Amino acid sequence: MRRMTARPANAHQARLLKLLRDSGPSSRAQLGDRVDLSRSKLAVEVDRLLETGLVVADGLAASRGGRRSHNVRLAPTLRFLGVDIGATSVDVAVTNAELEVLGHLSQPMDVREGPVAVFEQVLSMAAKLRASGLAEGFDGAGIGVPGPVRFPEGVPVAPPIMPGWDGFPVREALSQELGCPVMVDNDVNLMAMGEMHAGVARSVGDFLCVKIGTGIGCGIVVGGEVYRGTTGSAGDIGHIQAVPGGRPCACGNRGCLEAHFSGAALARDALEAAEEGRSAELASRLAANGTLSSVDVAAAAAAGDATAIDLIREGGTRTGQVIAGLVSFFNPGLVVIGGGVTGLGHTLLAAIRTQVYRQSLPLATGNLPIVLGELGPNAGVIGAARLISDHLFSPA
Amino acid sequence: MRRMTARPANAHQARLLKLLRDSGPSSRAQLGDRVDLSRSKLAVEVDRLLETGLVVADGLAASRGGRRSHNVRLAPTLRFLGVDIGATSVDVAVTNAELEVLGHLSQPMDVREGPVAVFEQVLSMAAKLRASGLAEGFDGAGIGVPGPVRFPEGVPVAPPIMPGWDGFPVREALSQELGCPVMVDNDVNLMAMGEMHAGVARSVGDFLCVKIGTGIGCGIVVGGEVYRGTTGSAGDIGHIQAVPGGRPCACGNRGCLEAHFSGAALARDALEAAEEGRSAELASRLAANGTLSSVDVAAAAAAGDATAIDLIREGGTRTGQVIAGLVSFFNPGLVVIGGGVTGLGHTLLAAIRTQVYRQSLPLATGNLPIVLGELGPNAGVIGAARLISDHLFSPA
DNA sequence: CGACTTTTTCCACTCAGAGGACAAAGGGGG
DNA sequence: CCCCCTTTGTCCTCTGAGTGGAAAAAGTCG
Repeated sequence: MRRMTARPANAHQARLLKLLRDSGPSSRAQLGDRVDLSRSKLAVEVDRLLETGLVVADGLAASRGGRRSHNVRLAPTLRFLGVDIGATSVDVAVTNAELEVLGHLSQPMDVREGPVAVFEQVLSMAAKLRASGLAEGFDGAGIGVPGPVRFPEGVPVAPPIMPGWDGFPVREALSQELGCPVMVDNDVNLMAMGEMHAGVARSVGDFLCVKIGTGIGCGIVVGGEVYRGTTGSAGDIGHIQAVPGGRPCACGNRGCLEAHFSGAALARDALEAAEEGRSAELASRLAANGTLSSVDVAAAAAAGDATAIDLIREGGTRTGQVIAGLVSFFNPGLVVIGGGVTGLGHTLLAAIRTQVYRQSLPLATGNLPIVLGELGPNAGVIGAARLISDHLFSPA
Repeated sequence: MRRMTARPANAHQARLLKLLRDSGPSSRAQLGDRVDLSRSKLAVEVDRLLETGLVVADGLAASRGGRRSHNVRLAPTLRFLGVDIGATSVDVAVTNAELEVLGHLSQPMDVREGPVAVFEQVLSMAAKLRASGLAEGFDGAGIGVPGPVRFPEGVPVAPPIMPGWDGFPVREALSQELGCPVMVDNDVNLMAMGEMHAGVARSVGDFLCVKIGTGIGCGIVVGGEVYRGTTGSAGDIGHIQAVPGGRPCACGNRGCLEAHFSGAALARDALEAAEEGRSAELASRLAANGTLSSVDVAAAAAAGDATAIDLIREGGTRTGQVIAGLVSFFNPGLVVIGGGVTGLGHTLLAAIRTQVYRQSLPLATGNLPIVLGELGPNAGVIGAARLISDHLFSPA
């Protein structure tokens, strides 16, 4: 099947496509209420979009007291692929044009196996989703990778945790394989876009999205747009110094936030506590699984284990210290906490909040919500779909 | 004399005015090279600007090998007032429409005397400048204040070092007194705008501008635009924790950067060193003046005083620690250091650089210049003039 | 002085878009 | 069930922004 070939011809059409994406099927009248165009002009542009096939008629709308209007919607056959490559897992999802997740596959995988192995996996997952009848093909794909990306070219640069990826032409290679346009970004930025599109950050212009997974990163949104920095490494807060003279970090410095709190650090601390006999709960979980992860710490904490709770609290405090600095600097309207450790839940959140509200000035914290992301593992893939749809729904 | 009443009628005219402001007198042909408009359209818009009086003819341009062209320039009678209110001084300058400083007055003054006293002083300085023949009146004024500002309304909010200013309607009051449009912003943001307009940050899209004066603040520029944050307090880095459990700060916390290094902290440290007999140089300066300031420390350091140099180095290291975090987070293309302590010069700069290059990751620091501002005390007033000219040279 | 450039003006033509008139379609009261 | 009102959709004309070509104006250079 031929996939989406058309692109909006002008800014008006782009605007309309994004409206239909974000608000779902709408009547021309509803569209007219939002786009400040004359009815005639609007009709012309909608007709043109219908001609391209990007938009199709969708029955009658409910009456608003007068003549009933005919709805239009984005082509129901459009499919986007959202790919979220984490340090230890790969998530792949299919969405429709409204970015609703139709199917989602997740697979543990070490990103250090290199781009070739990872993309083989991604392609087979995509094929499985297609085979299950969710999609006949993909009109575009967004890819998130756990490291800095030179955004215009879609190429990872100097990624610390993924050697072998440096300079790999992700965008081009996948575009070739999938036969559709592809955009690549940092996974944290995509999480931020996901939460902005469909999560807690709807309607917030400037916010931070802190993702605590294997490492720690921060998505920065300024005026509704992701800010990526001069070399694409903005938001790389894992190596900000949290504890002067603290633990040695893989980066060569001491006291980096990531060395003191992250999925990896937490697992290590839990292991140590279990082995030293400081926590019966963790020790029994270690005996059962042969290994410990942040999930075990979460479970132990939920079961009331004091050591586990302390580990989370201390980590939250460290994280809160760093976030407090960022809040003073950036003065966001919202801070979202997400990533693998959201399972640690409110213990973590409380520790972070306490520290931020204590350390930052009232003017910056006065009306500052600090909340958990609400999309969980979907945030990344929704953000990825959003990334490519933003691209495709822009004038060529 | 009637002042500038006209405003550009559309985006094209605004664009042209800004080009003339930034590039000086130009021929229509030169303008055409930069604005992607047809010759006819360009001629029409220039003619309209000439009619409004915002732009005037300015003789013949040098020939480029054919018919000589007639230059146009911004009206030479246009005058902007740039006001930079610091914690301990007030600077007022007049500029022409190209934002060249025609006259500059500086006066020590404690901002804590309150808005009424300060503006009395500002108005008398403005009157003096006018009386000296530099201006017949002002077409607009930009005001910088040392604290957070609710930008759209031009009102200081919760300023820590200037009690009595909270909520004072600076914009409205001064607009009334001066009889011209007024815009108000944080002094640090204006310094950043100044360096962007005429200083080291020309042609850099994303950069940080750290101002170390009585306090410490940071201007944030994203894509050529100042970022002010949700409540106008972005860049307030003076109260980021630099030394866990360090010195008590006026804000109620401990270890704030400002408590360890700033004009005020440096003066206090110098005084202590002098009184404890750790520095003969500083002691003699104290005896001579009865007081010490950062200027004395700079002089002592220049004279080779080890204690003074140590004070500067230590302060630079603290500042560098905080900046290193900001660099990791923001990934700027440039860091500008400015403010009263630039007199400390390269000793300070070297300490900051060392710390930042050591602590931030190579991808962020790889091509990151860290430099002193080049406009000195003019940065603030030029930025202020730029602020109001940006406003006036935008469609109404 | 004549050939070639560059700058500026003039003019006809295109096209996006606004906005009014009118037709179509539905709701609700008498 | 009819009539009036409201909302929606279509058609048509008018305006004004903007383009691009032609030609005039004003130089340079050999």
